[in-house]
Amino acid sequence: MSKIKPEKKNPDRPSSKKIEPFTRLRGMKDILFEEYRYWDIVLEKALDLAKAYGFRKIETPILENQALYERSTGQATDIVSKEMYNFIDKSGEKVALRPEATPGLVRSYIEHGMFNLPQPVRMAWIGPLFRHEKPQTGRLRQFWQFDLEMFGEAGPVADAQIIQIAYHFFRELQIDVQVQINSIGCPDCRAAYLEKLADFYRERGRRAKLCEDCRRRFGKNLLRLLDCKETQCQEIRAEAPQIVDYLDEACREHFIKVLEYLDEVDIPYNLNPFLVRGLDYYNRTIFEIVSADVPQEGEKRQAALGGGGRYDYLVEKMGGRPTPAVGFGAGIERTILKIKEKNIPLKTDAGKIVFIAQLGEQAKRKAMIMFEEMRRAGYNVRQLFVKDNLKSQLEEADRLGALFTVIMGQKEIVDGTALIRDMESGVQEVVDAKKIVCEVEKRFANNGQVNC
RNA sequence: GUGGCCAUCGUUCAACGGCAGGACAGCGGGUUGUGGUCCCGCUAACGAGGGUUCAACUCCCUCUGGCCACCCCA
Repeated sequence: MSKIKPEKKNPDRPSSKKIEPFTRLRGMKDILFEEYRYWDIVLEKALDLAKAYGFRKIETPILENQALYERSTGQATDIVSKEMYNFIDKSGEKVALRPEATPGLVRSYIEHGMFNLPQPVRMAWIGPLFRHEKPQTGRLRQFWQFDLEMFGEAGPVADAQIIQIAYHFFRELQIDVQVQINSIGCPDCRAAYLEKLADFYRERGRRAKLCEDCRRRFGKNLLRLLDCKETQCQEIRAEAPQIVDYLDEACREHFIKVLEYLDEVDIPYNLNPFLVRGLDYYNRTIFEIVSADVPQEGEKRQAALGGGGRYDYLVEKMGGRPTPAVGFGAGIERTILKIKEKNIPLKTDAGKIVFIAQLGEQAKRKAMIMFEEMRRAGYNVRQLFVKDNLKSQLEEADRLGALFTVIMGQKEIVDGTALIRDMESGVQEVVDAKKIVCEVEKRFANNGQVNC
């Protein structure tokens, strides 16, 4: 009765033209049913951890002022200069799809006067970001990130805690990760270091021996030379001065404390003097979470699963009062990719399922009532009332892994009974329809303790 | 953004310059009040456009998309 076959020919249009269906935009993904099972466990873990460490959820608009990112992330970064989805809206406003979470969160902190809240303010955030890159596995144009930000705390515990959560996030999802950590000091010590570094490369014609990219980067972003993958650059780099040796007293002490706290709570880390991050606003602690099961010797830098650091000057730069801050972001899709790689078992299903099947109009009505009754009583009850034949309904019950199926038919209506079928053994029993909830309960309890 | 590889039913894997085939899934039937096994059947694809050719899914070009490396990043 409910089967509608689509017309082969639509009389409203000339039959010669074939309609091309739409497809997704490049680098965009649909998350379908099976895939969503992974999202469930990842998002749940993220939220649980955030809550446990006192971070509260916040959401910000996907669309923001383009200038917000230009000023925070930095005009010079690739993210802003070549990857941003920006356009002029109908009112002439220059807007951008957010390529990064932190700027919006900083904006929100300032705009809502959150410096008036008890400090630190700890935010948890999950949402989609947009970057117009050439897509690849684990690099999408729309991708999701789990972010934590802590505002108003300058002490090294804040850094350590953020790293601790980041680490636990992956570990508790059974992904083997490494924490790469470094300190890039404050603007003062970094400036002194950069001079040393520039001198180093200028000496002995080292600069000329660099790869093409690095020679170009030399004037633009000196720190970037440190994480070049080319062997010739890495050979030179091995003798380069390291920033940790140029940190001033305060920065050095801060960094040491961060490491000590991490030791205290058994978070393993790798000091990586060459770690640099792509965003302009970081100072002092920076870190990256990388997958540990990719061979390290190849000297190839793996795609990071997450990363973050301290940004004590950003809030002020964005028009707020001086406020220290630390944060981190984890890529949801990359995390899920890792989970799939490792064949980590998904959560086993919700548990004890009862299915309610019906035959005939009157039985259907009765079954609908029973369903509501059982659902409200907290049972894991399923149905397929849109199908009228028993075969389809039992098939569905089987697919769902129901332990029992309650069957209501014309005969049962007349007798005031219901049939309970044990899906494993196929054994069926007739019970009083009025006691159906209790009868199901009794079978779930499996020990006859329940009296109907 | 640069360079390279690739593109067949929903999924996965075949084949061929001349009829596109299997497996899985889906749907229907064997069993019109009974699922899981089995058997039978059906549905369903050459990413798009152009060119070469008697003939193109196959060869060539363009586009689109995917993948890999780089830039960069999550």
